[in-house]
Amino acid sequence: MPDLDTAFSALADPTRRAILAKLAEGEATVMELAQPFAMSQPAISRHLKVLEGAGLIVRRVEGTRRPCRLAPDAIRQIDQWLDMMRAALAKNYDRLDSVLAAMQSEKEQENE
Amino acid sequence: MPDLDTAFSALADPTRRAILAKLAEGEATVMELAQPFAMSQPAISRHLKVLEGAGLIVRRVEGTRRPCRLAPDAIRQIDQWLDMMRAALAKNYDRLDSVLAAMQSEKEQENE
DNA sequence: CAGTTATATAATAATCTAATTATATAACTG
DNA sequence: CAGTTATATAATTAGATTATTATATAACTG
Repeated sequence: MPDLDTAFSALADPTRRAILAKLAEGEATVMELAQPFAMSQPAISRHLKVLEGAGLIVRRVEGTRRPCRLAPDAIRQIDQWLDMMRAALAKNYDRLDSVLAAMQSEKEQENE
Repeated sequence: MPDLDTAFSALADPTRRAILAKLAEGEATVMELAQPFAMSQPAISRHLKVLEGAGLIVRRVEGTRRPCRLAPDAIRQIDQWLDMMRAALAKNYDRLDSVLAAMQSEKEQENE
């Protein structure tokens, strides 16, 4: 799954997650997104390109601005992958539970 | 949130996700995990170290083996972060909905 | 049209990552 | 104990990533 590669590695950067958090409040232009960071505008442009490449944001053209907003695609993909993990964890947890239960009942037999 | 950095970047690698998928079937030793990959054992050891550092797996010592299994911690953290995104997406979706509804009712007024 | 604003791209340097091979360690096995 | 097995660590190298500055582009503004 090459898309998950891109999505997860896009999310691995704190600046990019901060950008997404900002976009969670709604659409924003590149300058608006760049403003809170102690980082050059080209650096932010590059981060946005990465986020766009990962399907995490989309952009429209509005005169000289490129307002960005969140896109649901990549998040959905990640969710699907995590579902698999959650299921596995639940299963393993149940297994652990039954092991513990078995140990407990052995112990109880000892004590009889 | 430095832990999310580590967790997401651990998940950005397809070999590591494959290892996690294997571990979803249950505990496995380093050799068992390395076997399906066309990759040296030290490379796998390093990947496991990354996964452990991210809190995605835990290891026990069993003689000369180090069986690994999934740990729920990092997944939980990622879930929390995604919850925030999901909420924002839902909110933005609602907002879009209401914009569309407004556009629709303007149009209807035109047609009267 | 000249100047400014919003954004993108390119060149470059610094840092990080992931793989390999070689080697170390420590536990099993005969 | 000697040899083997399971795993880890180190040195090295190749490639990717991130930031910077300088510059390009294209749309607004007076």
